[in-house]
Amino acid sequence: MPGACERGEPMGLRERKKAATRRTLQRAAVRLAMERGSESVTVDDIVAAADVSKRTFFNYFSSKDEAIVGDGPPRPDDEAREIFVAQGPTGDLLEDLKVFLLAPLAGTDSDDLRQRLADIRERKRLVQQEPQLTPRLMAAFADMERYVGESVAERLGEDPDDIRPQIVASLGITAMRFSMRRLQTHSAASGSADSQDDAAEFRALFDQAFDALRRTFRPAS
Amino acid sequence: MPGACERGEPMGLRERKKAATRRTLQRAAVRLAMERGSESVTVDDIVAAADVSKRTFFNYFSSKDEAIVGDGPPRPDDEAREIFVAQGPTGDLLEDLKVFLLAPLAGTDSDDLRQRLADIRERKRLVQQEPQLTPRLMAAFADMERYVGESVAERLGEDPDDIRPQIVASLGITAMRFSMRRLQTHSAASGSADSQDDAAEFRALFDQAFDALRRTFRPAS
DNA sequence: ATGAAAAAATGCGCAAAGTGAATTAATGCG
DNA sequence: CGCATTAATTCACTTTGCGCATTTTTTCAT
Repeated sequence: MPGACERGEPMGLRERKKAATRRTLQRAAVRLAMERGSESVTVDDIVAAADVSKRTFFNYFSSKDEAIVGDGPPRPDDEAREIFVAQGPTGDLLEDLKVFLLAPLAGTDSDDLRQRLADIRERKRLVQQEPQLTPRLMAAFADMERYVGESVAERLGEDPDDIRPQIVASLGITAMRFSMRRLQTHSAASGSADSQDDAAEFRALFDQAFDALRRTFRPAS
Repeated sequence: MPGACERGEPMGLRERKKAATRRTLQRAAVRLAMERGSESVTVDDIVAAADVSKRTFFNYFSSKDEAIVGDGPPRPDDEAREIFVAQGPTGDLLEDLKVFLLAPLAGTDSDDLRQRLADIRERKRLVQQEPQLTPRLMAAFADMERYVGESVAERLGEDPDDIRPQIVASLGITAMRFSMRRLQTHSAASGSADSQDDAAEFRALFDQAFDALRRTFRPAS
């Protein structure tokens, strides 16, 4: 969502530093929140830990909570959206939706992906530990849901305010949430769990969710 | 969600005043936000308009946004939940879910209902006018979704973390959101629109949403 | 009624959250 | 190198949110 790593560009020093700063802040925020509880962490604490000024913090995040809870799932880029809108790769709505939603995980190189999944894990652990954060997290998905809803509406040639696109989007997001939520739960025991497996596991969970959808749903008439 | 009008009790002076104060604050908040944009409204402005102290404001709302965006949909009470969990009135999942979600609208007398729907309308108009508020609004639904998900899980005898209850809950909430969202859009022109019609209209929208669900879904095997 | 108990509203004050504007430092590029 | 851009910092300031002691209002038992 930031001016992030669009299309595997080399990504100059400048952007790398930016990304680094952002991640440093986010990690400090999450770590401190895990240690003392998010309520008793101040922005000053976070910036002290990350060694930047308070103002810089607010250049990256518009609120303390945003830093702690994260930005929600990454958006599929325009290319993926176009494919999806044009009756996607297969023509089957659910299958194409799955591809669409997974698009952001497809391109990135595995180091980056590794990092991201690890961060997701960490944040989920935190949210589980502090349920008050759940609404914030849900809010982070709101944008995404709207985006998906609009894409579905366009694909189906319906109005975004119609009920069907909203239903479909809601289902896709639910699958995403489900997968992310499950990612955290287990592990921790198996210290050897290679992060490569994380990606595989995420995909597996996502597949499982979509299988359930397919079982529950009647194919669009 | 507040200690509101549980079980059509007479509701003494005390509670009535409390409710009045709350509503006054909320309305002032919404009105001002509509006029100048929510960003440029301060709590001081709100309390000035409502003629209470700032401290009182924070006794009712834990944040400015909470006053502006509202509390989300009202929760079904325990009685409705029990009925639903015990395979609801009809035994059909979707039908019973509909009844469950509409329960809070069933008991209240029409004056109260009238008010509530009017307020919902107003708030939705505001959110539409200021999309940045959407995430906040979604957050308000998060609690409800969890609650519904747990109820569904219990009814189905599954784990709340399983995918199916989450799917069903997500759909119910989507229907609710859809109905609330549509409520605002039209009218405004027909000044004569009796609020009694509002309730009817809301139910109609809700029915429409559930019809769509029924069409899209495969009955639980 | 009436006075004690309970709960709500208020005023004060402070720690923390956020923000605007000017300044300084670090990159990118010719 | 030197110039344009963009990021980071500093500083001063507004707003938020809440703890606490005090006052006002409502309730209720007698």
